[in-house]
Amino acid sequence: MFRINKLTDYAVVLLVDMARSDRVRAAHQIAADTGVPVPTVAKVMKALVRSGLVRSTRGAAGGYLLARPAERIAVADMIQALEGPIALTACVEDADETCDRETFCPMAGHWNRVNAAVRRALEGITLADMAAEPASPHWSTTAPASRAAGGGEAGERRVSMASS
Amino acid sequence: MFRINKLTDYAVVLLVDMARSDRVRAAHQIAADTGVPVPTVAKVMKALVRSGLVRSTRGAAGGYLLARPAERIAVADMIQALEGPIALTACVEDADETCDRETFCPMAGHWNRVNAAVRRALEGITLADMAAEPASPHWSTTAPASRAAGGGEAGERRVSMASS
DNA sequence: TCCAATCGGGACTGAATTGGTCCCCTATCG
DNA sequence: CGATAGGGGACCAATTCAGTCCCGATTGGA
Repeated sequence: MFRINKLTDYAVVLLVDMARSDRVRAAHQIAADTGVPVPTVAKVMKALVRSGLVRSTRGAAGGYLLARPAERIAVADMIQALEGPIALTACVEDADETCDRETFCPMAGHWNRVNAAVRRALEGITLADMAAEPASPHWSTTAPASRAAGGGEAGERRVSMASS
Repeated sequence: MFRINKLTDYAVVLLVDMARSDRVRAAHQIAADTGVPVPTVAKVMKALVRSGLVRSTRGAAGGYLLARPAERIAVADMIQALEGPIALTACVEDADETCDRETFCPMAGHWNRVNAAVRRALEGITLADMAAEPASPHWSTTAPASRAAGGGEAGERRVSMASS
């Protein structure tokens, strides 16, 4: 289903929460605010700190804070923080080892174009956008309406694989 | 790492191969041409047929053929054929049940914007683009050897992703 | 000077998903 | 009527993911 990890999902939730209240808060506080289990918050925060999106203060009265204003944190940054470089396939440019089967890459660098397109799309949306209070209580905006609209378009929550 | 399934990767390989030689070919022939194991080709093809990207002919002398010209098959179509609707999170529009924890969706429909952006990016690239002979790939175009027999296999196209 | 509060880095385990194979049925051609 | 080819799952092994926990390092305050 082409989805991000649940941990990444958590990361976004946490970041949104941090963007809304920019105070230094400890992991357990953020956990209490968001409903995400404390150990999970800690785990996600480690990744966010490592990737430079969040600043941490250690010791008593320590906690976490956004490293940059929310406008300068893109969705791409969040995903990359948790899942590494954005690449739909393992076949990316810096693959020093050629694919084991030559016949596999007759499309060679074509995936890179796809990766770039996706990355660009994800760089165009920021944490500030995600943290913005939704205009309507429920979702009503966004009418994608490009293609696929006819009937499909809908995954159930917890959508599983196509077949089952 | 935000990647597609391996089966989807195979699907693209298979489709590219079909786009380049538009003859009706049996699964085992396509398998021989691409190096993908026969049962896997069969499995992928089933999904492609079900989603309407590929036409199949049964019976003796049967086989597969693209249902549309490659220019009208988008990368988004291929991904959706194998993985269902494109949505980065399970939290999509038609989720009739609110997320189990209210605090989880303070961003409400913001993910939809992201999903739409990604989908649009993937709709902008077609199978024809992927099938185009690469101008300057990294790996000098290797001759289409029919399956590296050796049995080595060891499928290690894995590249980054180990970072986290 | 200690102690308590917090973060940092992994290790570890159970569960879920994926990948790949196989079996049997149906359809078509010669 | 037999051989060839796809259709639809069922099935198991392997990989990956999610979540928890432990211990060391750091800091502020009593």
